[in-house]
Formats: sequence, structure tokens, C-alpha cells
Amino acid sequence: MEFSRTEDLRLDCQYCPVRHRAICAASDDAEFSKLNAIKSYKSIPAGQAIVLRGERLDVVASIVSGVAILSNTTVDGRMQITGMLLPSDFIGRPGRDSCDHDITAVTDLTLCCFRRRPFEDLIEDAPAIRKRLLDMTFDELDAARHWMLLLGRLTAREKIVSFLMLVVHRSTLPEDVDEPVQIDLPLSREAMASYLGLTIETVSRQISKLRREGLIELKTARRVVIPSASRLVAELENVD
Amino acid sequence: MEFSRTEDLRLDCQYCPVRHRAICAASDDAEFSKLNAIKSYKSIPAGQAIVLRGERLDVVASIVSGVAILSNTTVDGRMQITGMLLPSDFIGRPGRDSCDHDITAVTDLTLCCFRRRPFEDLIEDAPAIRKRLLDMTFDELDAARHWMLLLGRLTAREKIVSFLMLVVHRSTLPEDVDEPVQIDLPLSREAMASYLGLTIETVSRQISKLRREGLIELKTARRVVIPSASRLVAELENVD
DNA sequence: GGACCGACTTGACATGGATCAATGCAGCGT
DNA sequence: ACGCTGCATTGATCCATGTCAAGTCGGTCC
Repeated sequence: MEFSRTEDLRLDCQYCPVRHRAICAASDDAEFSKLNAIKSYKSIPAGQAIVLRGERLDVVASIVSGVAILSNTTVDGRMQITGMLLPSDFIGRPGRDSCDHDITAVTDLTLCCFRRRPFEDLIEDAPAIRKRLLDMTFDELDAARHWMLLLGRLTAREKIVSFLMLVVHRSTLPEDVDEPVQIDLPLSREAMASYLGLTIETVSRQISKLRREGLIELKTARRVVIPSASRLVAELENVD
Repeated sequence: MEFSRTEDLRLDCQYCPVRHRAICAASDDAEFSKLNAIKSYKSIPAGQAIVLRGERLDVVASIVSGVAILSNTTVDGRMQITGMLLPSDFIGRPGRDSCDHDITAVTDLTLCCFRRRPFEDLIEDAPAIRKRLLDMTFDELDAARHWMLLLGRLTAREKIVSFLMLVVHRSTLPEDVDEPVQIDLPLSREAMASYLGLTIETVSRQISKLRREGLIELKTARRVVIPSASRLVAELENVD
């Protein structure tokens, strides 16, 4: 069964591709029926803002398909991407009606939205959802702190390699042996630069350098083949 | 009444200096008595590690007095401070028995510790604590992302000014008018450098530069007077 | 007082990444 | 085929910050 993007469908969660990883992962049937009562799917086209900093946000949501970014910006326009949101990731903040950062769709996006108020009530008497939310939030916090180490202390080359390996790990791939791995970069060079605290030129140069060294191949600008993941990871020997 | 540092005291929370800001802020008497049953105070001398990355941690805690830092480190020793913990801040992760980063006391520290397992149970039937924990965690996440903008996009000078203003805001001061403000830096130059993604020399130079420009005065290396906070904040006009 | 020590400052120099400016290149509409 | 448009790459140069190496300053211990 194809997972449709039609807005008002109430598809049964059992066909949902993020059923076992999203906010609802640990829920039982009882909790699912409560969630179902307040959910609706929403499609957002690539490039569109989901919410801007300070704006009111009356939903929370899981990403079902597509990629979104969180970003913070200075008044003079310097931008830092502070999170990359992939399928199963959670959007929004229960208990607060506005958002501290911009959220933007970078590809076409399917969201599973829950109205915020009912969701907040739901948290009170759905222990599995509540626990999952807390746990996912702590995971996000750990990830954010890990990224702070990258931003503050890694070299441009290490940042690029870290990003490539991040994409490898979040692509559900048969990462069994050290076979060549093919990945599609979810972000443009510009977005990568924003995420890594670099400029677009530096990103491009480092990628070209890795290519010249045979550590990666480029099918297209976005499609990367990693002949030997272990050889690439070895570039991070000083990091972790 | 002086708030004692003796380890095993079960002081009444009503005298606690962080009573209205810590994890327990929103609790009523019933929840307080539950918290009291599993709490104990602990003193930690300056410089001592509270927990190392990967180590088991069977308590969670509120900081009652003193300053601690969170940090992540590469294998070759590059360190990034990923959080500065001041009185009322929360330590530890309910639902997980190990820690993803180092936590270190930078001054003598008084902690109000709760054994983790009972605390986890408590969360289930103490709604005010549960809400407060989720809210504090989301606040930490927003703060971490805000710091990512600083690490990735601000200049050394902007980083220093941001840090000074952070200390001003977290020092409970009469920040009513634009009177000279005196602050005591909670971190050494080296720790500031680690927090800001700089080197100690750059920190020192930027501080000297601000001093030469009359934006700050140094009573000692750690004690700073800000003649006009608004003039200092103006240095961040391009940031926010 | 003097020697020592750790934290901080300052100077001289090196360099990684930013900036500025072309150039390449694939997709797309006409 | 053509030119347009939006990414991406590449080159030349600059500069903010890092690196290396001396100083300075304030405590503290004898």
C-alpha cells in the first residue's frame, strides 16, 4: 500500500513508515486510538517555511517523509542550521505556543500533525507517549551537544566526513560489510555549509579533495558513493 | 538561616535558594514530601568530576550552589564545553543509566541529589515535576541551539560579549537602569575558551581589547565591571 | 623576602577558512 | 539549438584566529 499524501486522510497507523521510530513508537492500541482522534496528515512543498521564529505554532508533528531543517539567524543574515529533521523526527514544543527557531521543508514533506492542545492533554494520560517524548527530547539535546563539539572544534574536513557518516547512519541501508555505499545527500551545498558552520566554497573544496583522494565518488553533486566506509571513518580517528 | 553543605542533612526545602527555579519549582506540598523522601545533599569540591562520559550515573540532581560544566572531548584532546550549569539547573537523565558527556565542578558545589530510580517512578505520578522536567529539557535544547549559532557564526568579539551578557543575565542583579554592573566570571579564561570555541589567547586578547575601548573594566582577571550594559549590548547589534 | 606556581597577557608569525570573482554545468522553457 | 537560471566548482587573495614563545602578575609556601 502506497502511503498517500492526501491531506485529510486518517490512514491506519499500521501502514505508517515511521510507526516504530516516531513519537508513537511505544504506544499500545489504546493510546493509538487517542492519537488517531487528533491527527491529520499535511503535505508541505519543498522550500516552504513550516514555522518562523516567534510565530505561533498550534500543532506538533512527526515527519513521515521528507527532510526539514531547524535554523537560527542573526539580524544581519548569518544563518546556522541547528538541526536536520528526517522521517520519524518530532516537530514542535508541547507546553509552549511559539517557536524559537525557523523550520523549513527542504524537500516535499509529509507530516503527521497533532493539534497541540489535545496533544498536551494526551501526554497527561498516555504514559508511553509521554516517556517517548521525554526520551526523544533528551536524545535531541545530546545530539545538539555533540554537534557543538563539531562546530567548535573540528576542522572543515572532519566536519564534512562527520556529515557524510551521519547521512550513512540515518539512511536505512544494509551497512553490513564494507561494501561500497551509495547515499543521496539530503542537503544542498549551501545548506551543508549552514549546518557545518562553514561557507559553501569550503564545503565544495573539501568534497572535491575527498574525491581526488578516492575516499568518495560523486555520481552527481548530490549522489555520493563511498567505496570504503571504514577508510572514510578512519579520517575521524582523532575525533572519536 | 545559612544553607548548610553538610552531606546528609534533609533541610526543609522552604529555605532552599533554588526552591522557585529548580526542577521542584512548580510542586505542591504533596510532591515536595515525595521529593524529600529521596533527596540528599552532596558537596563536591572545585575541579572534581561529577561523572565521566559513559560512566554509570544513578542520581539526578539540582545545583543548589556553585558552577559546573558539561563537556565533550575528541580522542586527541580537543574539548568543547557544551553547557554551563548554574544554581537551579538540572543534572542527569531520567530513563538512562549513563551519561553522554563529562560533568565537572568548576567551583565548590552543593547538589540536591535524587536517586534516579525512585525519581523516575516519581515522575509518573507527580505531574508538576514531570511537566517541569520536560519544560526545562526543552529550554536546554533551545539554549543549546542558540549556542550553536554562536559557535558556528559569531566572531570572537561577539562570542565574548555574548558570554559577558549571559553572565549578567544569570547573575541575580538589580539590572534596572543602566548603572555600572559588576560581575564575577564563573569560568577561567581557559574554560571560557572551551565554551566559546576559541583559544585562551584569543579570549584574553578580545577581553583586553574591550577593556582598552572602555566597554569593560577589570577589577581582577575574574571581576568585571560593565560601565554601561547597553553600550556593550550594542556590540551585538548585528546578532540579535 | 624570595622562589615558585598557576593563571593570565602580550607579541610575532603561520595558516585554515573566508571572501571575492570567474567559470562550469545540468535542467528547462522556448 | 539556444540562452537562461540556479547550483556547484575552482582560483587568487585576505584576514581572523590559531600557534608558539615570552613575559607579567598575584598568591602562597618556606
